[in-house]
Amino acid sequence: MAAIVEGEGRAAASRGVAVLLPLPLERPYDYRVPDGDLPAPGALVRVPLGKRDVVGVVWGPATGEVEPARLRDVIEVLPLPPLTAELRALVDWTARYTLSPAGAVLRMALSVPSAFDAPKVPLGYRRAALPPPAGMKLTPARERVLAIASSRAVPLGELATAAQVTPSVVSALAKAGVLERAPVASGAVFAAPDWRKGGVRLTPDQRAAADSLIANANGFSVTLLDGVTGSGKTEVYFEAIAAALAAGKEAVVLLPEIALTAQWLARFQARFGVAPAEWHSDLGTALRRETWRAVAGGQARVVVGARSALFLPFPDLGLIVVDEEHDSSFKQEDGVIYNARDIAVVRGRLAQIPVVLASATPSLETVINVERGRYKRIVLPERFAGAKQPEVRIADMRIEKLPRQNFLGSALRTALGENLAAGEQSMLFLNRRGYAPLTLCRSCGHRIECRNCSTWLVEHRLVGRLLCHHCGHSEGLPIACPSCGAAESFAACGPGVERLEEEVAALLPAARLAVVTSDTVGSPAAAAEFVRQVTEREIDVLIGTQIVAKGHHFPLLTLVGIVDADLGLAGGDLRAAERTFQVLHQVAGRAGREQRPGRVIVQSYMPEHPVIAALAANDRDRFMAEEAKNREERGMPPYGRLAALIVSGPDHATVDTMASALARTAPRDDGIEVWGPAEAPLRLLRGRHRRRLLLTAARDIDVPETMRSWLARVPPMSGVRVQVDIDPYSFL
DNA sequence: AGCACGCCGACT
DNA sequence: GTCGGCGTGCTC
Repeated sequence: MAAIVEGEGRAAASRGVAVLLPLPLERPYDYRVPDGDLPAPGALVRVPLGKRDVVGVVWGPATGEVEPARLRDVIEVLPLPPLTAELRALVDWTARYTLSPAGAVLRMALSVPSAFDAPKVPLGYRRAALPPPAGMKLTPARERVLAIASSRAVPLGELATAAQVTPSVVSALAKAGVLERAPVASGAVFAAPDWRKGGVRLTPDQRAAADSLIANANGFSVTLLDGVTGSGKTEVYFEAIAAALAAGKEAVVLLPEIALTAQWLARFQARFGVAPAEWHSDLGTALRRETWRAVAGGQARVVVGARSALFLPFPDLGLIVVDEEHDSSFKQEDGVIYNARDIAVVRGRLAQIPVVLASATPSLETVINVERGRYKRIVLPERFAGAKQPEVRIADMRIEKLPRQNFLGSALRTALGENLAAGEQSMLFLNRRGYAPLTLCRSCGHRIECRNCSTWLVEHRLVGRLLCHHCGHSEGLPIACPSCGAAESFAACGPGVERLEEEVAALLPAARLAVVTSDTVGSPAAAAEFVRQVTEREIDVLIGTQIVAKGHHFPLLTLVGIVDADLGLAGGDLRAAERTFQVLHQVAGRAGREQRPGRVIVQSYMPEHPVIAALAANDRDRFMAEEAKNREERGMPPYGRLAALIVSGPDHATVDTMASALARTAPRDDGIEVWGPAEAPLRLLRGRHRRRLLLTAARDIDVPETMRSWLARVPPMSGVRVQVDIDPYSFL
């Protein structure tokens, strides 16, 4: 590099680098490097942008697109490991595939704006070395503080709260010299997992499965780890993680819902002796920064996290696991719209490492990839510890003739009573938050709508408010109908989990109930507390939404009631049947693990529907085969490709104009069809009117490229946003 | 993403 | 007469 001593003009051009900034910019910007070696691609550099500084990543040599005279200088190269070529390629690939600006994708890899600020060391309080002065009064409040304060500094607020005193008590003690200020010690420790430790004994099946995973350790491969709930998938892929660690590499595990993974973490700890690093949205800035740096520095050897963990800067990633790979929460629906399961496979290919997709109910995409020979499959047939598959019974609700306000049929009522009498736990699944999905005025039929969205507000009695489940808007319950003025005229229609709780309470007054939804167990702490209550038999009946379906193992839970199995089947969603089957199967799997037999009662008004029939017959494969045939006939994924355009804006006329312009310029090539524009099912969302267009294409068509050239033909309009969703999951 | 520029309503 | 709302556009 020292050889770059050339003529004036050329030297200026060659003394630059292209820097990708974590901003929604399509391309990197050129910067000048005044002296020293040119930073290598991947290096993290601080550069000026406008009147501020930004940390970006060297993406390559200067492009020369901007005249050298306009270039500004790189301020510094940060003393951090560079992003690997593999991760940079992943950023470029994702940007191209999702039609997002490369900088927006880079932002996911850098992940926190302040990651590079000098970590400010907050001051806290700790016990001073000196003993308390003789004359000092030791009030009870002061004693509580001193009992808690140790040689480790703790933030003021934390100390005061823990001692149940006001901050002034703490400062007074500091003034007296009993406490002293000191930097708060970081809580985060990224201890190396001990892959030699070993955890539970694997069954012969599990051992064989683990061995085949380990046999794939070198090079790129995708393996579907296919096994029913309780078959020990987690323990099996732990062995693949151990193999990656043994080879000196890192591993990342993507899980759908980080909120409820206390049990997963415990299992990891049992196998590896330490907790893994966690990566999810509510980490907090400081921990986030530390975790990011620990990953970049290679200290965090195993990271478990939500989909965004996929973009972490591992120096030498050796394994990617996507657990519950079928879960639709891997699909990010805003910002950069991507499916973490699919991008995981791409990262695996770019890094030349194995990818493990685990599920009891694999997605059709994955199953077809196995059939096409692109993915391997390892099947784990048995439930471990001798537990049996639960017995599934369908309750035909058409012959029940339930009273209007009731939602539990006779079979379920009887079973709940029996279970309570036997001292066993039951779970009711109803995928509807709140009290009732619809609240309407008895005298005029008025329904209360969200002011920002074309949705009905849902009554939540626990908080005493009406909530919009799409934009978060909430308002108080009106006393009189805003339309006709009738007083106390609102009637709840249909069941929500809160209303179901009332029905169970009336049926079993002695039972201890818990409503489990994102409203009640939103935080990891609340989730952990809930798990503790169930485990310690403080709860007899749990009533929950989807959230109870996720990887929970409650030994005393022997009855699962699916209150409305038909709920997810309405509407024209491409994956409605598949998704309903997956969630119901998962919920059913909660019943009776270990030695106790489990029962599942599925309430349905259409027992002959393929989803319900497959559930009753426990015949996943036949259902998937039918679903595959169905999709193939319609040219739908995975047999064809889809992309959606969502046109939105505050003014519906402008939105319509743009949507029509897009329709007029739609591609007309062979193998491509464009549908729409149509009003989106969510016609209005957060104050924006929405129209959708859908493109279907044959499998050999480069859909991102098709979309790019399509959009290039339509000039942007002010006040209108056009979002591209490649491989859409949601059709709202 | 910031941050500035720029063009229309309620205030000292 | 100014302060300030956030729409639009740029940052190498």
